[in-house]
Amino acid sequence: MSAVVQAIRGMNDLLPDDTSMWQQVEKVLRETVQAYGYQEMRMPIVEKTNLFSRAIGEVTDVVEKEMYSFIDRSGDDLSLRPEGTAGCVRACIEHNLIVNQEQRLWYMGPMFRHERPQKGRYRQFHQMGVEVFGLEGPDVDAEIIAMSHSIFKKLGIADDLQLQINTLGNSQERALYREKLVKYLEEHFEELDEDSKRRTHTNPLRVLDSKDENVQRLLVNAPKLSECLGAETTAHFSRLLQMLSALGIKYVINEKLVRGLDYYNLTVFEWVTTALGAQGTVCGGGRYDTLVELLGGKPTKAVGFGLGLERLMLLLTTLNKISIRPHVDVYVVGSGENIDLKMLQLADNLREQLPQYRIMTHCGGGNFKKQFKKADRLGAKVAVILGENEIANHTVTLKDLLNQDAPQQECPETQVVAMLNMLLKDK
RNA sequence: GUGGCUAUAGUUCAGUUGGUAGAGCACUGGAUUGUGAUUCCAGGUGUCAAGGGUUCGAGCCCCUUUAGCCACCCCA
Repeated sequence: MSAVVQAIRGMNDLLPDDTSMWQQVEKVLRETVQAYGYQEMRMPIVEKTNLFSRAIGEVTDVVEKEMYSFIDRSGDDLSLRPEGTAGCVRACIEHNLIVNQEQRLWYMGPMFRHERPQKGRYRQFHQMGVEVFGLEGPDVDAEIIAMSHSIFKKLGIADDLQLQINTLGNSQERALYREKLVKYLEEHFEELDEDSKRRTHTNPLRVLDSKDENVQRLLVNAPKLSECLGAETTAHFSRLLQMLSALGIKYVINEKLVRGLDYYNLTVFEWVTTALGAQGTVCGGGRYDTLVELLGGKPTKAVGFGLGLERLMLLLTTLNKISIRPHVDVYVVGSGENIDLKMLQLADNLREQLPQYRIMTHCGGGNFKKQFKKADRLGAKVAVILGENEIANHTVTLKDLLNQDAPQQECPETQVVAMLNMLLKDK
């Protein structure tokens, strides 16, 4: 309660109950990306500031006012990464991973944005990201969307998320549309709200997803991006939609989905939920075919997505799809003279021979009632009992804690491992 | 960054025009010195977010700060 030392605003501690659930989710994420043959990348958390301003776009909010930037001791302008794609692309260029070859990569870790914190939006948050380089077809777009879908299926929330999808066309098509849209917006400039007025000249496509009702009414008659798209773009998009249907993935085309980072082109998508208020986007991504070249690499097609782990966790807990798991399988209890030493020895021996189980020794003494209560609270499945009788008989008693009626078994020391293994096998 | 709401025990929350804190759950010990549930008994574990002000007296009123939440903004 003392306010002397507090965590930084918007940066959270994950406590044991939290990490219990995070680890379950991280396991699903790792298993899924590995099932698709993707390889892990680990990039630094700090990069040169200009990497992000070049990659994400000078006039985006992320770069303009949300980065944790500082000058380090040697005078370099550095920033905590606000997202993962820029650093991943930089690393791939720097180590020649994408010259004449394709890469399918993933990463996971903390990102930093100085925004006003809210539920589902934090200053240090975590993303799992996927990036594919050197493949230009809609097949790989479909693959990563299917991968995200697979994650949600495994976590039991696929029905609670809606896939919204759109195509932004290539840069010529977008430039043409931008011109038309700006012209239209300027004709109705006085009807726009303040934010939309500002964006008309900085980032006009963002006016499309404005929440202002008047603006949305006005947009009904505005030029449509789809009217500016050429045959190639249309073919890419319709083929992608076909593939999604074939994979049994439902989608909603959202022509106003534009996304805030400048590097996207062609395919863009978001997985959104209504269960998290204003922070409903759990996963978002798309194609960024020009970014590698923009950052000094050989022109390389690319597509990827970012998945917000806090939002994912929030959704899972809100929908009761995840719970805290016990962190102990076996609890060693004991009573008698010098029993503490024997308990430690026994537990060590068991851990060596049964490394797959989590074995905890009761410390701090107390009567059996107290010790069993503790075992129960911890969710242990089996109690290993060492008492005076057992010491005298060179035995150990095993008790099945999940089945109250099961008789406990006293077995010779030499058979403990085998018996324990049998008891735990099906639990 | 803008506007608004909130902050009392581990937790969810009461707390009367201002009279120095209380309930449920949880937790600890005991009834039961070789055994988990239930029951019963006992225990309040608190700098009332922090700092300042008004007052004889502040959890309550005023100011500042901090943090959380809601919407905007933005995005994961």
